[in-house]
Amino acid sequence: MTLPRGDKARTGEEAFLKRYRPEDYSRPSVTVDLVVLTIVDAVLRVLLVRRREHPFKDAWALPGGFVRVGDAQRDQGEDLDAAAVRELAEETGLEPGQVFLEQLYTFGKANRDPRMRVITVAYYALVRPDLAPLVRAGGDAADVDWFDVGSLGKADLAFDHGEVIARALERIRGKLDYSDLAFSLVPHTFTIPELRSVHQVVTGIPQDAGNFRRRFNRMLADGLLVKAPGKRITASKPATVYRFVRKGEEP
Amino acid sequence: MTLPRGDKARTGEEAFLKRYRPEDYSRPSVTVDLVVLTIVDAVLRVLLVRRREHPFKDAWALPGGFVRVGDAQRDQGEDLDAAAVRELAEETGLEPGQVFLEQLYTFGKANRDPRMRVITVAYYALVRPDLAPLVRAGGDAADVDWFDVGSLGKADLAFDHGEVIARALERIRGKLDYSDLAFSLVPHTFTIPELRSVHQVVTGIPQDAGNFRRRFNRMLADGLLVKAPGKRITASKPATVYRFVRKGEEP
DNA sequence: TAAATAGTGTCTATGAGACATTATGTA
DNA sequence: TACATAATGTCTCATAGACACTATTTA
Repeated sequence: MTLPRGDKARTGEEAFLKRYRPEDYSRPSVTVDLVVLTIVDAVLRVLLVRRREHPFKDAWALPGGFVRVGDAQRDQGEDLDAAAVRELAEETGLEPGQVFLEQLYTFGKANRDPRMRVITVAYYALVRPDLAPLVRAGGDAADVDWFDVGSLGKADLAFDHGEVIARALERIRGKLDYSDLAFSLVPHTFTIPELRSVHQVVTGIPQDAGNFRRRFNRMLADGLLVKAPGKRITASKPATVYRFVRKGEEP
Repeated sequence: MTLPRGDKARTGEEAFLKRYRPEDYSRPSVTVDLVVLTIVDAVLRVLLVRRREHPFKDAWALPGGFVRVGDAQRDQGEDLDAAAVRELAEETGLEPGQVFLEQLYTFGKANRDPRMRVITVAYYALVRPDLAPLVRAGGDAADVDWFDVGSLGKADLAFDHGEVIARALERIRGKLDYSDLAFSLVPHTFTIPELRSVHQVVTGIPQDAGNFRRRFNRMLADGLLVKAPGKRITASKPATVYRFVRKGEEP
């Protein structure tokens, strides 16, 4: 079963493209919205910004904005992922590499924005707790803040952003056990109890200290973790500090 | 920490909406593309259609089309999911309820379509093998066909559709073990060896017959499966026929 | 009765969960 | 030294993987 790519058939494609009129089709607006999460004081928090304009003026909303699509065949604008990275930088000052960023889901019900048809591609980002305090410095403190996801009612948020957050939580809860996500929610160096706390805060399920440590030790044996210098200030025995080693990386 | 939804602040929202001009922002085209999968003759197959127009004229591509977005605030068009359902019906004649359909991922690199900026929201659908033969009847037989996913080179396909298919495969392989997906790839009634074959065809990993049966028997004990009437035509001992019971459903 | 496949049983290794116990650093 | 928490160890149970063996239906 061969698939003729049809190189011959492409004759005339250039001419076709010149004739093509994008205006012949009506088009929606497309935005990127970000669910930026962190853990501070053992609470899972999401970054929200207060809207300055209608609709939902003065309500809290996810940071986000329009995808730049250019205005010609020669300039088609920015990649979707690039738009997410740009919005993240604009709204938080965080660079990719500092945070985990992944596409989440695309929300496209009609009338989710009363102005016009808007389809939003949601991304979620995980921010280490030591970087979280830097975020507010970027914007006006009154207009951007971290909120406890546990005490957010869906009705509190603009648009369908409550749904978006709910889906982000579902995603990270599902991936936490079999992925590296948890390492994006602790400082660059961390202790086993700290990592255990991340699991408890995200899932809400208490983790047995001993059993958690056992799983952790397997990662250590696999070389995914190495001991790191430094110790925590504590009123009792301080825990050993570790550092995560990405696959293929050398310690 | 309370979130003032700002009902007072919404005063003036109506007036604002009237003044709003969507044309002030440039907008991309948005399409829905479908990765329609089935298993026939122990081969995982994807439905492709031959393009009649430039670009990629005569190349094979995923079925899909533009999302209807309406042209006014009062008519914002169809939901994204509805667009997927509509395209599925148009291109295959299949109705929701007959197939499993789920959003996959949104592809939005610049220049993925040479005509203009197009962002596509990909969905994937799983079709039972007994329904698969009906699909071609809908379209022109020369222009729509099922292709073995194992012998598709990415370069054979229009746009970035090779990538889209690859991601769909990744998704179903990841979900097969801990979800009900497999039941969407067998007929309404099925045998244990048939179900085992689905796993082998999708993952490419051989499954021990005895161990597979053991897991299956747990589902039986949990009431997720019931025996069904009928038997297969076979040259040796015919297997017991079962039927899947969705959660909450009565057998 | 032979061939082929359905279906059962067994042994071992591994990991999860519950929980008791020991070790160690700080105030 | 007392306290708090880190760290280790042990028991049981559920499940996965490998594989031998039995049962049943058809040609």
